[in-house]
Amino acid sequence: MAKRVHLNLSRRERQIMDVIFQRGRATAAEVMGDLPDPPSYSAVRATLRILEEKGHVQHEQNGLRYVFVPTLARETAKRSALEHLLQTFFNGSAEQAVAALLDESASRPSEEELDRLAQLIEKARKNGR
Amino acid sequence: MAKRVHLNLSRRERQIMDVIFQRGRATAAEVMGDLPDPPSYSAVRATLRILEEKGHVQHEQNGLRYVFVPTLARETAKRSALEHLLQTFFNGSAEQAVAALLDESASRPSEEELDRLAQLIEKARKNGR
DNA sequence: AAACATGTGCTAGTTTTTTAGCACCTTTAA
DNA sequence: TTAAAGGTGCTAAAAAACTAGCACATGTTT
Repeated sequence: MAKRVHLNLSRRERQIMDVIFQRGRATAAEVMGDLPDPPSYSAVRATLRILEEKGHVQHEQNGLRYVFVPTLARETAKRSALEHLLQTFFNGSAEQAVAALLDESASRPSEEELDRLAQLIEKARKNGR
Repeated sequence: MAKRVHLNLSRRERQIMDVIFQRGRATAAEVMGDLPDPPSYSAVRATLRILEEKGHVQHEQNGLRYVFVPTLARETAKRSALEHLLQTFFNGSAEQAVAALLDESASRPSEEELDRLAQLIEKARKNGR
């Protein structure tokens, strides 16, 4: 089972990782902008430094500033988070999760999406066989 | 937008809430048993007390012991968590999330599940119209 | 009814997190 | 070439989280 690294993050660290995953890459200022109850710029940078020490992000230099990028592939983090959610709220059942997604008003899929989803299911059926 | 309460929990608090949501209801001992790197029993109880003060759980008395139950309906918490995951990793797209679910080896749906999923999609199609 | 097992309530100490601020560096513009 | 703007590194202090342990209550067993 993949290690659920995100379970070992402090509150701020987790919030910051969420922002970075969401944006894909972010500067300290961007992170700060997306943070709930944002602390000082300085505090954000300090936490980013800690996250880097712990190996959760890396930075690339872009001119003067640092752009932070997750170390763990987005894909891996995604799976890990999804799996955790499944275990926590859906009793491990993908079906229940999909049902909830279809029902989610904020994200209710369009006609076209539904078409594509139906195709995905067909495909899954073939692969599973 | 629903308040993402879980974003404001400390690491342990969040871990504990996960256990409680997963089990539906749990005693301090059960919580402790499911916790990664479990601390002392006393520490678990103290954190539960804090969670209760903050309004995230309630306890019912079962004989001598307390059984802790989430305050927020499981349903609500579920939606909130799902939505957050969607925003963080799937760019808000339910479709992408479903695709990932179908692909998730740990939870890959069975034939029967796929059938039911196809039905769910049909149903969503009708409702959306 | 005494001893024991199993709980909770509380308090105080330690550790970790979170934060702000200052010193310094680099680029840009005057 | 100097000053200003916009970055980073680092440190120390405040706040929050985490923990252990003791006192007390309630059941349970002998």
